[in-house]
Amino acid sequence: MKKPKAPQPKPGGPTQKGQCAKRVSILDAAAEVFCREGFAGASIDEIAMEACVSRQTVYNHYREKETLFMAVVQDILDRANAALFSILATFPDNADNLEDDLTAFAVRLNKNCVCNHDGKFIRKLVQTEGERYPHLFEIWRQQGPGKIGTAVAALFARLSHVARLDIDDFDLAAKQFLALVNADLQTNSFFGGTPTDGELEKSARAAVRTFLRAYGSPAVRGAGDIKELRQETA
Amino acid sequence: MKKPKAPQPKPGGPTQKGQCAKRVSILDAAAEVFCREGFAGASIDEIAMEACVSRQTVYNHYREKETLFMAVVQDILDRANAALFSILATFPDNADNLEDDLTAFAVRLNKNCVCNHDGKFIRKLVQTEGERYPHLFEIWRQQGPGKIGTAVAALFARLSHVARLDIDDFDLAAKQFLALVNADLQTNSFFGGTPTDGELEKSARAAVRTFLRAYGSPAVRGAGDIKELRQETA
DNA sequence: GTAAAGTTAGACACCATTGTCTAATTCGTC
DNA sequence: GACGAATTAGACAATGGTGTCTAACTTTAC
Repeated sequence: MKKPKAPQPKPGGPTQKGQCAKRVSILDAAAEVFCREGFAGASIDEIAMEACVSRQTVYNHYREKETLFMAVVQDILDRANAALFSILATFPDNADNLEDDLTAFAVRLNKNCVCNHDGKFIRKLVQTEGERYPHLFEIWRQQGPGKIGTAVAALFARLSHVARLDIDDFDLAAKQFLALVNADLQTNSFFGGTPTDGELEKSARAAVRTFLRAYGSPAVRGAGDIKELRQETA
Repeated sequence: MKKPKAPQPKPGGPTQKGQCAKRVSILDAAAEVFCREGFAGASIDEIAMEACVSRQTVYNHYREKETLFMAVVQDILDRANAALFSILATFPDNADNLEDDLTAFAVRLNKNCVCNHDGKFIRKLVQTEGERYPHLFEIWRQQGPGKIGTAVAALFARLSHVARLDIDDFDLAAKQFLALVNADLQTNSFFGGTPTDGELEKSARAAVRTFLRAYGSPAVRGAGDIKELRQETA
């Protein structure tokens, strides 16, 4: 007598790559285990157990360990990419309040791309296994979060047309913006736990303020000694 | 007939923890292999081979794999710490040219702490094995590069007394400074290769310029629209 | 030279893992 | 209910790792 641990999938089986429940269950479990244990430390048995699936089923869907690993990477990259573009699409066309808009943008970026499950996973996997599979570096740059820099640079170029930013080098500004946005997280929460919403918001606002002090054109520079300078002027 | 692959050490043996040649040879090799393969993927045989030492000798010096791993971590941390303090000590007391001084500081920091062998190793090891050994997070924060933030904050506090910086929150400014300094490296060279001296210098200068545009007090803010503002004032 | 300590290659037991195979079972469709 | 495809548990050989042990060898100190 066998106990069915999970509802069985529709027939059609492992040959169709699409939306089989077991398939995604395996992918998710594999991501978890690969990320926790590294490629070498992850065992297929552990993955199968965590996916509530037999080892043979894992081998039915993914010929061998390496195939499974690559599928995990591609899956996470696809999701991360989708998240990135959905976030970029929601940036308001006419940014009335640049500080608030950028802050909200930074928070969403961190929450859904950088600090979330997928973001941490893909970064850790690339760092951990990149030396063994240099291919990972390439696809990370071309398909993965490596694209965020370019995307943000394009956003800044668009924004600068409405004359609220004073930027010479958009690529550099984008890199620095992203670096500032992650400044807090790197030293504090990146290695250990997950930052709370409050921490995300707070560190994003601090980053945006500093960014705007450096790059905001005078019209939107609200804070600090610039204001005083202006008052001196009057 | 046995072939001596390496000169034999002075007697006294593995019991004295100090400066035995085999000991450091093992430590170096272990660091390399652990970092390349991860804890699970690293094999003692491989480490022994790379250290030109027999497996038994490895076990003589370090009781088991985990002992060796921890010794590697501690060794790298010690070196990284020494490097950090030596760099901090060389910062000029009366910074005449803040931009140049900070740039040189940032370059040395990256070259000798963050982007060098040890810096990459310790970061990768903590990221890779931190989940298995949460202890690593702690010592990284307390003894390792986690201290850089505090140290730089103290440096800024000292500098601000000579009235060349306009900083509210020294810790935040330090984090942001470090983030800016690494902005380029993270997106470009961190995962793949090692940045050249030219890249280091260039990205450090760009970072310092942005930092000073945000945090420099008016007296040293040389660039951009601030100057224009001042001229408006005159 | 001798003794003591360290080092070495190799054998060894033990264990975990990969990937294959088989026979039994379950599920959805007809 | 019957069929086909997927799934399952378990056995299995092969491989490679850990950590121990031994006997021989090398080096330094005395």
